[in-house]
Amino acid sequence: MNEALFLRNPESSELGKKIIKHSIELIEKSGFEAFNFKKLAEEIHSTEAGIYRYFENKHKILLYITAWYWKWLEFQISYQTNNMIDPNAQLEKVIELLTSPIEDDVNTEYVNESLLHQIVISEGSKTYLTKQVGVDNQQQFFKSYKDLCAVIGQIISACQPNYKYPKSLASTLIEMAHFQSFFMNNLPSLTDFSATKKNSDISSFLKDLVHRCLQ
Amino acid sequence: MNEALFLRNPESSELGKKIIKHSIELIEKSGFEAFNFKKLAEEIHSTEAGIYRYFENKHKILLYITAWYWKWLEFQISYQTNNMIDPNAQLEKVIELLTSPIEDDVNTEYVNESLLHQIVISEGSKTYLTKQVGVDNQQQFFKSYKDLCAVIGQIISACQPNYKYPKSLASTLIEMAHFQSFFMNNLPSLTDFSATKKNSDISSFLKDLVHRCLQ
DNA sequence: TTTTAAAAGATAGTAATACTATCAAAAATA
DNA sequence: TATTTTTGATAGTATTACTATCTTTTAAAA
Repeated sequence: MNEALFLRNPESSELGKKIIKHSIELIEKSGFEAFNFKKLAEEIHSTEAGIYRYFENKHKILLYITAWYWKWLEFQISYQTNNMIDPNAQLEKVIELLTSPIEDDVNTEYVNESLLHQIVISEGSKTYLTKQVGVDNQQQFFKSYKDLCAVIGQIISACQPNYKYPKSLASTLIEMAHFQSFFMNNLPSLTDFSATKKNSDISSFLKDLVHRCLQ
Repeated sequence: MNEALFLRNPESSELGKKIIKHSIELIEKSGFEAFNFKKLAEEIHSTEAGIYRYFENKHKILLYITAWYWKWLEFQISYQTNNMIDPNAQLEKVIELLTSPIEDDVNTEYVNESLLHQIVISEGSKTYLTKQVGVDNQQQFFKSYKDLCAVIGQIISACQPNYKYPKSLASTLIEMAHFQSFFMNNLPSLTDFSATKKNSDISSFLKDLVHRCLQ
C-alpha cells in the first residue's frame, strides 16, 4: 500500500486492523458522510486521537480501503485468468468478477470484501470527485485503480488490436459494473434490470457491449 | 421544478436568483465539499438565515441545480432533434450535446450553463450516491434525470427495436460522457484521449460504442 | 394613502464536526 | 531492568450546520 495514505501503517498493529475493519463496517452501514472518527473510536473502544495517529482524516481512510479493494481485485483477476489463453475468455471472467457479489475472502481476517465491494459501488467515486484530485493523483493515491484499468485495457487490446479505445472501454466497464448495480438497486428505471434485480443481468449487458465493440 | 426541493421558490425573487447564480459559481470554483451557506451569504451580501429560508441545506441546492440542468438539456435535445426523422441522427446529436462544452445560454440570466455543466460532471453523482437516495427518489428529486434517460432510451429503441438494454445503454451514455471528460482532464491514463484532450474524442468513442451496439 | 402582511436583514446562540495538544499509563523492545 | 514506542484519557479550538428572535424594509391590499 502507498505509504502516503497513512501516518502509521494500520497493518502493523491490532488497533490499526481494528480501524480498517470497523471503518468498512461503519461506512457500509451509515454511508461516508455520516462516518466520523468519533463514532469509529466509540465502536472500537479507543479514542479519536488514537485514530488520528493512523490516518490524517476520513478521506484518507476511504482512499486506503478503496485502493486496497482495487489491488485485491487485480490479484483475483490475475489469479483466475492465469490459465486462460483466450483473451475473450479472460475478458468475460473480468466482467464476472466486476459484477458478481463478492463473497468474504477468509484469507484476509480484518477486511470483509463483501462490505468493501458495496462501499466501492456507493462511495468509490467520491475518492476522486474532489478538488484535490490532481494533488492526490500526483501522490499516486489512485495507482491501484489505474493499474487495474491498464490490465483490463491490455486484455481488450489482446482481443482486438485494432480497437481504438481500450482504456476508455476498460474504465467504462469498471464504472458501469458499479453504477448499473447502484441504479438497479436504487434508481431502477435507469436500467433494464428492475424486474429481476440480478447481477448476472448486468454481466450479460456488459458482455454484450464488449462483444459488439470488439467483434 | 419539483416544489419539495426548496422552501421558497428561488425563481420568485431577486434574492432567490442570486442564491442560484452564486451557488453555481461557488460550487464550480471550490467544489461542493468546501461550499457552505456562510460563504454563499457573504458572496451575495445577505445572511445565512436568509438562504435557509429558500433551501433546507446545501444538498437540496445541488439537487435543485442538477435537476435544472437535466431539464434544460432535455429541452435542448428535443429542440435540436425536432426536425430529424432518422433516430440514428438523433442519437448522434444527443451524444454531441452530452459531450460538447456548453456555451452560456443567454435566455437564462441567472444560470451559467457552462459552469453548471462542469458541476454536473464533477459533483452530479453526489446527488444520488447517498444513503437517502431512496427517500429522495420517492420525493421525485431525480425525475428530470430519469426523464432524460427515458428519452434517450426511446431513441435507442427506435434505432434498434431488438436491442435488449436501451435504458442501461442510455444511462451509460450519460454517465460516460461525464466520467470520460472528468478522467481525461484529471486522471488521463484512464482514457485514450490524454494526448489531445478533445471533447470530440469522447464523442467519437461513444458514437462508435452505440453504433456497434445497435447495428 | 394608509394599513398590513410578507420578505429580508441583523444578531445571537447551540450542537456537532474536525481537528490539535498534552500528559500519563501500558506495552513492547533493547 | 531500562528505555522507547504505542495507546488512553482528557481538554480545548475553529468551523460547520443549523435554529430562533427581533427589527427593518419592501410590497400589496384596503
